[in-house]
Amino acid sequence: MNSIYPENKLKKDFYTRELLVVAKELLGKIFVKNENNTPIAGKIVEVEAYNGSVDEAAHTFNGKTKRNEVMFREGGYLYVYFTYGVHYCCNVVTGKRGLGTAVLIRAIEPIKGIELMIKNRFGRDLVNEKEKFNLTSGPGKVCQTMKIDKSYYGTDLTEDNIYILDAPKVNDEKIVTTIRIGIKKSVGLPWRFYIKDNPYVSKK
DNA sequence: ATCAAGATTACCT
DNA sequence: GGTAATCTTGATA
Repeated sequence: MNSIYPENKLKKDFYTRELLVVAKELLGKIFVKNENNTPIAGKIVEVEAYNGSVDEAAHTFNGKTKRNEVMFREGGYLYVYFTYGVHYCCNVVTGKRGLGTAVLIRAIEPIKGIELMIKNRFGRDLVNEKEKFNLTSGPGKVCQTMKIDKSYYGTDLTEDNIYILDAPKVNDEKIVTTIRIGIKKSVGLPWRFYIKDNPYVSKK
């Protein structure tokens, strides 16, 4: 078997629930990509929620376009976008069809396939211990280490290429809630969630 | 056809 | 703390 622990894969009904419920519950879960028989996996430690019906920062706020089409599907798909001419970022689509809600995966803690992650991101070995925490501490970095680009747009997370494994729910007292990073609209919404004290979180 | 903005990162002072 | 890099998309004409 090429994939790891596929029997624990999250199913459709996990993703089709309400955005903020899914966002918080994604913390602690294991994000997995299988490629060329080499699984890459990391624990999700930081996320942000986006909701096009009330949130001006969401890519779906102004209605459906070719770019955001997958975000309007029902939960359980991967929404990948390209930004600043440089980086890809990936999101987990949530909720019912037509809502335009998704969770941005902002940081993971490497668990499996770490050698390949280092190669994908730096093209060389780590130069020091500190650099390890720069591997996946940001949404662009996550996509670079996992080699996720536009070709994964719309990936069905209930299939075998990219999926998320179940794991124990992170205790509420270990979840920090803040406003989101890097946006200029709807800045006050407290929709960023991360695992307290985890060294892979992008910013305090 | 043109144009401005962007859910970021790395590198500089 | 400031900013360059770099290009796709969506809006406007």
